[in-house]
Amino acid sequence: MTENNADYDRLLELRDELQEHNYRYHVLDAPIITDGEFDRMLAELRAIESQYPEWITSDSPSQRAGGGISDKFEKVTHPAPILSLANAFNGEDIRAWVERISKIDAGVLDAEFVIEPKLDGLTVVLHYENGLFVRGATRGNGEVGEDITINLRTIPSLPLRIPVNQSGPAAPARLVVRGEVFINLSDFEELNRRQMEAGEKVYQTPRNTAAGAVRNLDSTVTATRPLRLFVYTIIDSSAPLPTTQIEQLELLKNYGFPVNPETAHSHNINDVIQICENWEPKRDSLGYEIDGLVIKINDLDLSARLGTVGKDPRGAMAYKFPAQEVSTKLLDIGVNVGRTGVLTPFAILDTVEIGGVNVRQATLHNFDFIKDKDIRIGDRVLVIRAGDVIPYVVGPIVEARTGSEKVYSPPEVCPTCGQAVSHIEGEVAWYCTNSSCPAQVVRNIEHFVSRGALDIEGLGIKIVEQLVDAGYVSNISDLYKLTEEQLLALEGFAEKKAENIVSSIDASKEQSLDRLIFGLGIKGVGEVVGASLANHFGSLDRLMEATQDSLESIDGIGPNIAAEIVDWLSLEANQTVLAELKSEGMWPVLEKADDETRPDNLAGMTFVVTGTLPNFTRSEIKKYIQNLGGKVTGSVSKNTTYVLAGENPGSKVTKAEELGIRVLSPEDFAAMVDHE
DNA sequence: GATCCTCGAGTTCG
DNA sequence: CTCGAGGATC
Repeated sequence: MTENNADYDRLLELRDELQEHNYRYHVLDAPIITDGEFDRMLAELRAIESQYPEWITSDSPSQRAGGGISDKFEKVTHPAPILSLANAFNGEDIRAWVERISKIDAGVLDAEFVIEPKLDGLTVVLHYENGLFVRGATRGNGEVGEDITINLRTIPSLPLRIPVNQSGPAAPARLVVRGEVFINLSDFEELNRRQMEAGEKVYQTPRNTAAGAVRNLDSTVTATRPLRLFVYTIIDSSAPLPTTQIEQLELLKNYGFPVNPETAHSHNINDVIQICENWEPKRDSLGYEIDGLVIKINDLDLSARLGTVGKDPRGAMAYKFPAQEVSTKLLDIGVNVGRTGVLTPFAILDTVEIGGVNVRQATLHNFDFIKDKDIRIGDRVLVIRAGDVIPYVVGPIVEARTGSEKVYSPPEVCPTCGQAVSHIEGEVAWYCTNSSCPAQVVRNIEHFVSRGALDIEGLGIKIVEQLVDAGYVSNISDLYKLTEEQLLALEGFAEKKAENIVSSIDASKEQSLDRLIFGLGIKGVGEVVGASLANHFGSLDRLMEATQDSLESIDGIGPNIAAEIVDWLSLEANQTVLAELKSEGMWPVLEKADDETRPDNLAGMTFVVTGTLPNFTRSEIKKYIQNLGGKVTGSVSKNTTYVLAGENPGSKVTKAEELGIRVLSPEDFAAMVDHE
């Protein structure tokens, strides 16, 4: 038995030493022995363990190699909900947040804030009982995650037992922490190099690779992935919790958890904003991907008192870096049918987060765009959020092709009505020419009721579709024949809603002639041309008598648009619609503007507006400038007099600076209007 | 005929 | 915001 005891003592010694060296190597990044020595010690431990399998414990360093294949992961209910965070995209958002919460609790006014990098990885929840790592789970839906304990055990920096060394504080009976699993960029490249050499598939992003590894059913595969961990929150503990986030991080570090050293803190909100805004250049030198920063109130009691809004705690905020290029997989290409019958292809993407929103779709503009860029289904494509709002596919990443991508061919029939599509020589667009194509009918009515046209409140896409499906409406004049009884028969309609819709349709009879002309949906006739037609003809009766020549004489209308208008008016179906509008009393005539009293402070000036203005919406400011005799256009050119720039202005400001055009702030503009 | 400008049309997510 | 295309201008 003495030999037996000696073996056991050696085993305990090896376990402790290996744990310490592992910690020094993977957490402190300061090894004191060589890899060879480590491997020899590990081999010795394994030898003893194979002789006495009953001595193997779950926290033995030998257990990091993985082993055992699961067929599924068990569900784990988290001890407390794993919360998400509200997003801020700029300094103003941060300021607004602090202002908001300081009204709830004045303690915020002199609170300290802690800033931590927000890793682009996977959230995990780790459970320790009497210092032993017993369970690890994915975030899941925030309430219930999946048990991935055997995979997490393979992560070298994850402590299997805390405290990792004797100098650490004693472990509480129960401790649950939250952390993030991720892969370093250099490790990721190295992994891909190995994969390529072995003729295996190459991974796309560190994040997706980490996600896949952590949920791999074979933990020996997980063990070969260079996963790392940072821990940042105690979710539950049987011991009293620290009172500040800084102390919490310190405690986690002392237990032996890997804790991100890149933190900052400040009492001054201006400094916090400065730190956030200055962080981006530093981003590339971190060695791992982050998608922003997390700002937390240091005082954890104060933070808890502030409570939550939905699933977002009020005491913390995610500061997201500005939109950037992201790559994702193009799963398929879909086709929309527009109001005019134009077929527009759009990308169906593997959902990807860009600038804080999940993007699933992006326009591909037209079929030539797909062909010119050689975009194939299955390609990895580069996606950016243009103007910070609309996702835009830049092009394929040709180097990432595997050979299984499929060249896309445009549809030969309309995806909605099945009729053959047509194409006009020299034009890019392909059309569905079936004027009773359901997609076109719906889109046309949508356009008619939209804000810029007749602005019929309560009628959205959904309800328009419902009305068309029910057979109540097949063109714009049918709207005026709708009755409350008809609407009540539809799903989701009660008296109030039916009443509101009928009355707002009725109210639209008071709308102006230019809006009605625009609403008709004649190709080439938008807001501007609609307004010039209204001004020129004064009524629909006179517009109906318009000829090619009389139309071409109007400024802004050439032979093409004139022909479109003449064609539209000559169609019998359209004549019927107009006749019905007239008999329903939807027949506005031009109200002569009172030129005498109209101010013209801004006469002769052309404005371009960009960004968000404090006191106006886009259409309000447009109207305001026009009422003062000014012109508003969409793009900056040398004809532009001023560019009016609000909050978060777009590229128009740069363009204006290039052309030497004066850029006005909202204050400049207000002063100018006041003065003149 | 070339070039610049403006307009129209379609567009994402929550 | 983007792109295409029509219109105006030289």
